[in-house]
Amino acid sequence: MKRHYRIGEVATRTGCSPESIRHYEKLGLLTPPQRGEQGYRCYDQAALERIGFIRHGRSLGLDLHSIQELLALSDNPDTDCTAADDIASRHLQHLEERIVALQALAGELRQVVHQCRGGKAANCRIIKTLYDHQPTCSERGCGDVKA
Amino acid sequence: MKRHYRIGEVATRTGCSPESIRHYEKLGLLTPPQRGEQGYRCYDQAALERIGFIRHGRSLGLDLHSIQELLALSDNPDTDCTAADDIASRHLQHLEERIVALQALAGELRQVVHQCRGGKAANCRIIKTLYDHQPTCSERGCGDVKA
DNA sequence: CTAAACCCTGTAATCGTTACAGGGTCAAGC
DNA sequence: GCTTGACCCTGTAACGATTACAGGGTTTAG
Repeated sequence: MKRHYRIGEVATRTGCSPESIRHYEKLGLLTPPQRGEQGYRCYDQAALERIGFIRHGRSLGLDLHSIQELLALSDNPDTDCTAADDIASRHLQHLEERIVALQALAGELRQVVHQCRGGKAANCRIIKTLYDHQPTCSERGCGDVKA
Repeated sequence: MKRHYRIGEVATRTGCSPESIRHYEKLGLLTPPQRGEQGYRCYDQAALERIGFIRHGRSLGLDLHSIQELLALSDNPDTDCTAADDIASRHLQHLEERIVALQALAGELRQVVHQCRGGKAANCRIIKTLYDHQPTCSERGCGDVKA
């Protein structure tokens, strides 16, 4: 079992690019690791797990700020972890709202797709719909959705 | 019926901020409008409709590049509009994939939420799960999802 | 005559990641 | 020895769309 990993090996083991790892360090999610040999970053097992934690959080769609809060809780095991539940709950709710919004968008798109095959732009249903001045979705108050 | 609108009025009428309108102009989605009085931008009805087109596209989650392509089709009414259908279809497929991914994320989150009420961080189910080194979702190859 | 409400331009911030530029170090192969 | 390639370092800029400034000018209402 190896003790020390340079950033490239950490990258392949965690599926996290070296750039991202350095980025996390700059943001304070990772404490600067020891430097060995020629000033190369030298990570230990704990750092690997911490990066895994971050990647798992990211794969769940959490932003780095939330992950940082979760890591802070993890670093202080005596803390009340209600905050962790709040973060996860808030994010879950956010996801559910996004899903509903995206489904509305998809529904609206399905109504216009495949309606203009082979025609001229002048008669294109899609283009006409976009010029329509009140989109159904924003009537419902969906607003802009990153998609 | 008014003929000319300054950027602020266009903003309130279209729900598009003045900054965004100037941004669209810089990107070439809007042709630079005439300037009146003290060099203020002076929009006509056609420009209003064009901005409405862009906003509707954005509210559907289309990116500005796709919207620009759609506007180009609209500007050339004799063009074959298959490209419009392609853009809409591609985007719809993209949305559907995103929905599936987000649903997977939400499902994974639901399994950990409300599992640590009132406890200490040391025993927090959420934090423990994040340290778990193989998230179910990335096993399935979902990868990172903007959420 | 002054304060608020507009408008202008240009630049920088946001978020997370990637891609550079410009440099150093090391190992293998010729 | 000397080159090539694979690493590593730092710092900066790009991506996309929007927002927020700074620093300036004009008009209008009080």
